[in-house]
Amino acid sequence: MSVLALFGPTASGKSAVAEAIAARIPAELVSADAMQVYRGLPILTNQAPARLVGIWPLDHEASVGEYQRLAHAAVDEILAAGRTPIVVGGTGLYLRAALAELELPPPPAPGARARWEAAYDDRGGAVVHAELAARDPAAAAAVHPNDRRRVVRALELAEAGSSLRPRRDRLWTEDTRLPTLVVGLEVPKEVLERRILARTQAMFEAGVEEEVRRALGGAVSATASKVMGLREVAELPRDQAIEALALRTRRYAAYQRKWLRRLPGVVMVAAEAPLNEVADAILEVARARQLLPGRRAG
RNA sequence: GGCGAGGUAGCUCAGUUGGUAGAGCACACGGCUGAAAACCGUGGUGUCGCCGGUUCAAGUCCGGCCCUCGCCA
Repeated sequence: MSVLALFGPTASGKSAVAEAIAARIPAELVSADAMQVYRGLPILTNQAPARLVGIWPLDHEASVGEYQRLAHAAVDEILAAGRTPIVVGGTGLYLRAALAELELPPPPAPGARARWEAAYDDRGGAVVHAELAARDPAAAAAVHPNDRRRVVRALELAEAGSSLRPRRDRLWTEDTRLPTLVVGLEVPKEVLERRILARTQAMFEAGVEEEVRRALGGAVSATASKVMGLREVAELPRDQAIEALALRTRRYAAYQRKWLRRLPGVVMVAAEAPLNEVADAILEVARARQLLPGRRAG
């Protein structure tokens, strides 16, 4: 009853490694990616088959809370079927939500967000932040007055008798719901940058422009509109769009490396070796930690 | 060759009547708990094309040279 988790930057080869592992043991993949949850942008969001990929239409507002419930359910289902869940991530917050029991506070009460946003804009961030400090000092201390989004969120929660600060902070800890091996995939920066550029060019050959045009023909939620490249592909000439998207993806990869540094207890594996060796190395660590049954002869 | 515009941070550029430089992006580091491919904070990384002149003081004014772009030959 244990879980395998793979985390790495874009183009580090997470999916291929996960699939290689799934070819060796009874396993199923679960995606921990905030954008692959959407249906309608398979090329742009680089989707590969896994649970929780393409589950929401583009007009759906995403949230970690909803994702967390679905992820836990998927993991439990896979375990109940006698297989090993392999959580493959992209997004640090989503990976932690899939693995741990984060105490996520409730969604905003109807109207509360718009009201506090208006208060922030009318009265100014400093004033509204001071009000937060009076209602919820711990939350105020964790949030900068310029961080409109978080000040608003913290006020929504304080008003509802909740708090932005959880009773137990499990976000960047080793705490997990189930025994878990978290593996981080490492690829040299130059290799990653080459792959990102190649991957971006390949997206255009695969028809992202058409995909994006179709997607923007319908309603797109605020969260889905943040998909990297959506705007660039729609608005820029092809060569500029490729350059801009590759740049943003490189920046995102740096951001993902940051998450990797924050994940305690992560086992780093060099992902440049042949796929078979990487998969075997990961399984070996899992067996050594008794997270998987040992190899049986015959 | 002539005329015009320009050469300032990795890139695009700003820089008042002279007071030894600053924005955006990039980059680096950090924060983050129902928006995380989001949001926020901190950091200047520089032979101001080169050489000389004027001046207490030159990115800024003067002279010469080099380079880039455009137009005309």
